[in-house]
Amino acid sequence: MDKQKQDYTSKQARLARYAKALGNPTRVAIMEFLAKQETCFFGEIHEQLPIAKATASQHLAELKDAGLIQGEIIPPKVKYCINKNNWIEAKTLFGEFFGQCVCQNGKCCG
Amino acid sequence: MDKQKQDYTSKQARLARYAKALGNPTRVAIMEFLAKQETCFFGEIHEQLPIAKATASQHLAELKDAGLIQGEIIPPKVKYCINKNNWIEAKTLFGEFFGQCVCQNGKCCG
DNA sequence: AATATTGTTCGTAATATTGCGAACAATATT
DNA sequence: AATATTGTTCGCAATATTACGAACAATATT
Repeated sequence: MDKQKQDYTSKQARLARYAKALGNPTRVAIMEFLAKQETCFFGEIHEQLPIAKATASQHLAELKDAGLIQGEIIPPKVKYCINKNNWIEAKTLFGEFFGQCVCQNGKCCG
Repeated sequence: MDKQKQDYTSKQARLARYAKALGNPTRVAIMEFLAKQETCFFGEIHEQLPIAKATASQHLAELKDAGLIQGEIIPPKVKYCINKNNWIEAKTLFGEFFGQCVCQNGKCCG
């Protein structure tokens, strides 16, 4: 018989995209730092991190690509902040994801 | 051992570890499939996926390494299921993470 | 014993990630 | 104009990820 090989849903793809962006402790630390403030500049973020500024800049670019943050140039500085809409989308996607396990009804395997 | 600078908290490291495991649509699909049932065998999982069985096996190994699932050999099959305790830990970590943004009080940047 | 079934592991290749220092661009200050 | 400040981009290296088919191991069935 033909195997029914499904594609991935849009939600699965978006969840994976956000998860991938959060799949590094430096980026988690950046997100938590940003989440605590209304805004902050690159320099303040870099100060918290044990990595070179080039690397910090790369991580910020990845978070931005994933849509979790946004940056604004305020010469000669760059202000970063959480992307509110996507933060809420990610929160919702992860909430739905973690809400769906039968194991939470005590019906886990075994 | 490769000694990393311990500038990140244990929670950040664990969140990143779980996020990394979920940072791929195939693995998200596997988790959602497993979450819906009490148990299931490798073959049933593989049937849902558009990838070779060797690749599916690798993804399952990664989810197992991350602690999100567990496997049990029931010859000649292998039964996989959600790791309940770690699922709950991950759910809690992501819940705390997404609960901490000031942007949710309308105090977002810009 | 021979064969079929079920998954894992091996070997390999292509691409992505992570990291650094150096060079660079843009603006501000002297 | 020259210099300082702020971050990004470039160039490079090391490692990790993703994928596949083939080979393999373990058990079940003939």
